[in-house]
Amino acid sequence: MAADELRIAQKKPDMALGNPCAACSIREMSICAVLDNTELSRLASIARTQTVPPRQTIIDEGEDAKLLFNITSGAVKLYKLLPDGRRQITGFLFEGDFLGIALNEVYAYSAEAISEVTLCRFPRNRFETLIDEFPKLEKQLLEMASNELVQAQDQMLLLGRKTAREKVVSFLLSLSQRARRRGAPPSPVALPMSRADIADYLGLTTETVSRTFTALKGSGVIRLLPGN
Amino acid sequence: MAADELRIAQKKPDMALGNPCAACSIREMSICAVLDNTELSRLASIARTQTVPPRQTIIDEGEDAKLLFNITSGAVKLYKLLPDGRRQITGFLFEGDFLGIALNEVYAYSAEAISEVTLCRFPRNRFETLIDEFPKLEKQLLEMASNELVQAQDQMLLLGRKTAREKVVSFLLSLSQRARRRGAPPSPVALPMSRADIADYLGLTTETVSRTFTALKGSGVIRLLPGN
DNA sequence: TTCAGTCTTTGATTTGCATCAAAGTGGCAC
DNA sequence: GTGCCACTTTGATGCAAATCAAAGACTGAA
Repeated sequence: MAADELRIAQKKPDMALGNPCAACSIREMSICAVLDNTELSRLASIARTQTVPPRQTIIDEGEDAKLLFNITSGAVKLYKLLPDGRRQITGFLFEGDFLGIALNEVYAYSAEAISEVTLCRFPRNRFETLIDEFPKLEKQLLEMASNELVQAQDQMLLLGRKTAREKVVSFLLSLSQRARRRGAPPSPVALPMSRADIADYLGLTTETVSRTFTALKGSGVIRLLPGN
Repeated sequence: MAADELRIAQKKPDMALGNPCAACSIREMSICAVLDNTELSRLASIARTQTVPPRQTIIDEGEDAKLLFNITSGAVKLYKLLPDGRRQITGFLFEGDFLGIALNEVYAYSAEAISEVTLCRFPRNRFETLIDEFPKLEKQLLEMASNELVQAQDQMLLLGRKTAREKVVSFLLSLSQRARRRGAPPSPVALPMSRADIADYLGLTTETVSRTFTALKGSGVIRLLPGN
């Protein structure tokens, strides 16, 4: 049961013996890539792993930003809501992605697990102490923030100026490129998120996303594998 | 003549004597706010001031990112283009804003002066040397990048999920808040950019922006002062 | 296997904004 | 002042995507 996993995972200390981070499967594609083994063990000492079942909220917009996360597996959606319920998904996170770069005192968006997610959790204040100790960690954060900003600008271009078809194609291509960067095959692309999630990410409705997929399939641009 | 000003400004060294930055009018609202006088004079030694006439391009998307800028007066628009000419303005910069946070080797967007702009220009490589020397400069950059990321997410929500009327109102409110943060009165709001610029920022057309202004005026929500 | 609930697809219709078109409006060079 | 040019506003029409509606398709529980 998901709730049990969560409880157990939280109790288990990472620092049991040696350095669990050293063997971490996402080490090289995450923020940890810039740290050597000694530094990594310092990071490990403030980290706790956690397993989150699908649909569970990880952070809530507006809450005190006390925790930062590294996604070690699974898929996460980040979103903002308008008071009347309209939703904009601002990004999807996958293994190796860092959750919590853009925050001041308070989370600027909510995050929810799409699939079952495992993550590495850091108290923000202790993480910031480490930042001060390891300047290259800060450099890496700045570089990651830069990259996210560039991505965000691309997404603005998409949301403001692209047609439904262009939006869907851009989305599929960007998923493909990210998969490649994670060392996964660029095709076929996995779509762990629902049509509604894709719609809220692209500024469309579920129906338009579905129709666009159908049209792309019809014109032979894509093929949908069973399960998507 | 604008071109003359530009030439003269570039020739004039900032470091003539003393420290020009110390008396800079935007010092406290710019990235320089975190530096003391000694550090500031180091920054001044790599800076050159420059005046840019309206409509002149400051940076071009895709070019080598060799320079960073601090806007000391005037208004700048940042934008991305699609191959067919569709344009998305990703942001407006005013005095005190920093231009060039989100860059890797290459500019991710173009920047153009809206009004006459004065700015402080830094070679990127020498600026990065200073970053290494002054960790608080890097911390400040990270914080600025965080803030920009939060703004970018708000803009995604606007572009993806708000109506034309909501977009225009949000835009005016955000200009007002930024003016306040710069120490200017929050109302009336100055609109140095054209209707077309506003449209390309909000994902609308010029006509829709104009109609929306007219409607807001009609319902008494705003008043247009001469010159806007 | 069946049923309920959820997600996706397809269809019919509406609509907000874009597009096309033309008439103001204002700044500035002369 | 006068005329030009670029920008803005207003009007008429069109259309891409939203909305409304309902029929599949899939999933997991009993």
